[in-house]
Amino acid sequence: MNYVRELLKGNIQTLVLAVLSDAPRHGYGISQEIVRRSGDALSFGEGSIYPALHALEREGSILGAWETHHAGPARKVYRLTDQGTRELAARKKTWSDFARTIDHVIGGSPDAQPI
Amino acid sequence: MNYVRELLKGNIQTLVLAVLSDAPRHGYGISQEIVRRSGDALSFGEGSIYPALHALEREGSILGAWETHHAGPARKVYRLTDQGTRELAARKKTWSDFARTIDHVIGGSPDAQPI
DNA sequence: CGCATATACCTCATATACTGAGGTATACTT
DNA sequence: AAGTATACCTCAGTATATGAGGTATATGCG
Repeated sequence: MNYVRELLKGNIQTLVLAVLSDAPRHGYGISQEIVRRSGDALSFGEGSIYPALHALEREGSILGAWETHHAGPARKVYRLTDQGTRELAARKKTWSDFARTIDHVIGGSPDAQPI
Repeated sequence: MNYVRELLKGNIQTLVLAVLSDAPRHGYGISQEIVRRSGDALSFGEGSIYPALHALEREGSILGAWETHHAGPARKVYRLTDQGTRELAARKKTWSDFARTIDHVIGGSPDAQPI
């Protein structure tokens, strides 16, 4: 039924890295930016975004810093590390190759030989 | 690390339907055809393909028939039903929309407004 | 002041889908 | 007789996202 949910798997971290490659942002803001950029097509809850950020930070792709000099609750602002920049490039390529492959397979293959 | 594994999630059934839209095939053959069409980029084990076929048959998208008049063990040959044809069209559209959205979000957005 | 709302962080039980290993069986080749 | 290829199946384990729950700060409204 809802396969978009499944299609999304493996993409959250890539989307986060892509958003952070433009400017540092905090978790809540990253989540909103993904919704905005996707024209409301994509969105994940905080139960998805925060664990993803923690994993990316643990891997060294992003670095978080608490920011308290502003109105409202404290924010943890993340920015891409050099390693994160490389990771993003690798993930973009992986996605691109993957998407092209799926397109090719479901697009049909006129030379297909039935068994 | 291996996010292709995760990217693949949600796509197995679509790939199966796409392969069957060209010609009826049995499970083992569908699996091989996906490997062939993808140029070895995609493959899943039998633990993935058979449950997927059972789910598609349960949903009425495909119909299986045992075939015993051939050399080797019995095969269950599946063909697309009319419902399966519609299901495939819907899944192709979902995939296409999804892929375009991901491309857009990770491709960057020059008008992005930092918070 | 009290209350709702928006912001902002976090965790964890649950659902789901794929993996990988195991099992059974037929037919052909060496 | 043994090995290989074919062909089906199931199930425990793994990984990931979901959704609900919790905590807390600041602002706007009556």
